[in-house]
Amino acid sequence: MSGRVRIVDVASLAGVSTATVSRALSAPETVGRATRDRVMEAVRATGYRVNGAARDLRQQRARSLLILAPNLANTFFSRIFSAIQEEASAAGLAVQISDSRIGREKLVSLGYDGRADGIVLLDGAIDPDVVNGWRLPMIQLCEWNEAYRAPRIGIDNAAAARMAVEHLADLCHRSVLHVSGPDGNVLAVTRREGFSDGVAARGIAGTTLAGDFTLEAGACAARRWAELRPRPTGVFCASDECALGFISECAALGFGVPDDVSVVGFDDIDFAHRFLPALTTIRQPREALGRAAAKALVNLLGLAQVADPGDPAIAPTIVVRSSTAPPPTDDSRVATITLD
Amino acid sequence: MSGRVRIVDVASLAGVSTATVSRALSAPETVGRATRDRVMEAVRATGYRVNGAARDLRQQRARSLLILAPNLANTFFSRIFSAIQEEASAAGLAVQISDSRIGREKLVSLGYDGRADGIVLLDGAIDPDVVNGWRLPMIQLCEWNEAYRAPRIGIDNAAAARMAVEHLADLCHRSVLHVSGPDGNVLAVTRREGFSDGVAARGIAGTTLAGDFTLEAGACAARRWAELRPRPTGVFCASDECALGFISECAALGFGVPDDVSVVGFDDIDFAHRFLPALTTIRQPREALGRAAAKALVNLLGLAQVADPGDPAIAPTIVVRSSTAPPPTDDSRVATITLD
DNA sequence: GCAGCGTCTGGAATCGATTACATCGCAGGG
DNA sequence: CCCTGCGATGTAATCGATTCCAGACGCTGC
Repeated sequence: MSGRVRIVDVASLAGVSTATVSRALSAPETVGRATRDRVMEAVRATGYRVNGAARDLRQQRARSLLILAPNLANTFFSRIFSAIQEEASAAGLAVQISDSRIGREKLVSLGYDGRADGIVLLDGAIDPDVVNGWRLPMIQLCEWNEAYRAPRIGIDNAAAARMAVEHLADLCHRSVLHVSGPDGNVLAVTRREGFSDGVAARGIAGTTLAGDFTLEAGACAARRWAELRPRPTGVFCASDECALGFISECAALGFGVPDDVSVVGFDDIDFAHRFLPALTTIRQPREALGRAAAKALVNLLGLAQVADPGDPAIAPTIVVRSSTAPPPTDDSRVATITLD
Repeated sequence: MSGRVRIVDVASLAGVSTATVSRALSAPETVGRATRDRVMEAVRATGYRVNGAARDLRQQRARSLLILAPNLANTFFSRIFSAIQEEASAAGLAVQISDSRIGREKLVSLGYDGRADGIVLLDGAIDPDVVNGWRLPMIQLCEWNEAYRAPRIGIDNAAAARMAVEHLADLCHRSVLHVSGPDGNVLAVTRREGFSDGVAARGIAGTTLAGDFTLEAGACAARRWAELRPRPTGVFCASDECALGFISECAALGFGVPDDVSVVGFDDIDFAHRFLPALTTIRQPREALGRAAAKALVNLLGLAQVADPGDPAIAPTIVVRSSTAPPPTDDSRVATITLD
């Protein structure tokens, strides 16, 4: 006995009206004790579950939030999704996910079909007209776009990049390479700016190669790096994936990390501390980020009792491991240092 | 002009009834040419989008499928989610995700609230009463449970494990270790069985250590392995994560892979081919698996025109890379071989 | 000229809940 | 004793689409 039980079935079994059943379930204190017990018993007996579509239609909300990410296959998002879903679930919300590259028409519909109450945007490259056309509460997470009319949550990417440069400079590297993300990407641009600022501040030489955050981009950058003269002794990759690709290809080319070159990553993905060598990297607290975004969205939806101020805990930190060390001390380098 | 446009607004602007607007949108061929054009123009002018909740209620379906996974933070699922979402999107379905450990009550609701038309189950450890209580089309993917009344899609885990053993045996390893998943898990159990079978078939020595698929489990297993006498020269880990943890800890203990010990993983995650050494592993075609599951579910929902037979392409393969090699030829081993 | 048929369109029921408003009974104050 | 007020409950409107059914219209063929 289940599946197609409606509220009228419960009502007739309990000998009350549907209004009373509805109230007994959603506002128990407004229903008399005896009646409530009778209703609850009928609910149990029939196995009744409210029909979401009917409730959503009547209440004009979907009890659901939508996550839009530029590539669901990217493992970087896993922990963020997990955190968002936990928070959402706690607030009684379901979680819908979609790749943001499903095509303009479908994308527009997603924000319009009334099946999500709010959106977590992990993509800063969607057409702003589409995004601003949605009349839903939104939060930008990690990536962002100035044109979107929505609050942002994320780390200070420029500061994070500067930390990486600082670290390499502190180890006495005088020439560093940045393997960045693609030109159009805000994260890539901001981290590159931070890199440039850091390099300028420390008076060291900085070079940039554009990549796209992937393993292959890192490997490709390693081959380019090997041909540079003089070769930078420190490398800052815009993502851990990229850094691992770089290190892996270095090994194939006969270079050791950190003996021949120091490498700093970005993100602190799960594997970073188990890579060989363990990767020095900028930690993005992904779980905290996801949680903060979900909380902020729940707040915007007016579902939270307590409004908490912006979480100050979302700061990037550098995690120093074994992929960075002082630069190799070959003759030319010693000579250079002596000249200073 | 948008957001709160209803079908009646479009109808009155176009000077037709709501029935006609509805038909013009969902079955254009049943509406006269002139009328259809007028309706479409009104749709454009008003920016009308159908209300999903209303349509779902009337049609008694949600145009949405639910993915249930035991841990959304597990990066293994990323590619699967991505593939499922692609197929679902192509079939006009939204994708909802949930961690399957959200608590029994919430879990029961998920399958009952009418907001999903079908479920992709990636968890074989949910209470069968809950799962079988759902009256929705379901597909079990990767993990499974005999008690669930739902078709399964996944690789042959026992055969896959045997392939790993074969590979090690072919390299002349005579004593191999299996770092398995946790006891209750079907994947762990099946792979362990395959391991045992393989070992027996080749007449070599096999030992098993229970882990839980994680990096740390692999690292822990490495420490245990180092204390074994004699030490197995080949290791088959039940997941790539575990294998990477094992190799990483081996390095910390002063053992080299594959010089001192050969390691085979399972899954072929993205990093496997870039790890140092590149990991020999059993490839699970995750994208194909996700795609097949989504297609099968779409078929069950009766949304597909063509029913395609079970995809035979979903077979595990072994990808041989650099983490496996013949066993080290120390004296004791040479002696043993000589005795054969 | 008319029956018969096919095409297009509109009226109204329907999906299943929530909720504004009305009603009823009873307790307490004037 | 009547009236007010309040708590508990029922009646019916409502959310916004889809779809059954029937009617209008134009043609064809006899």
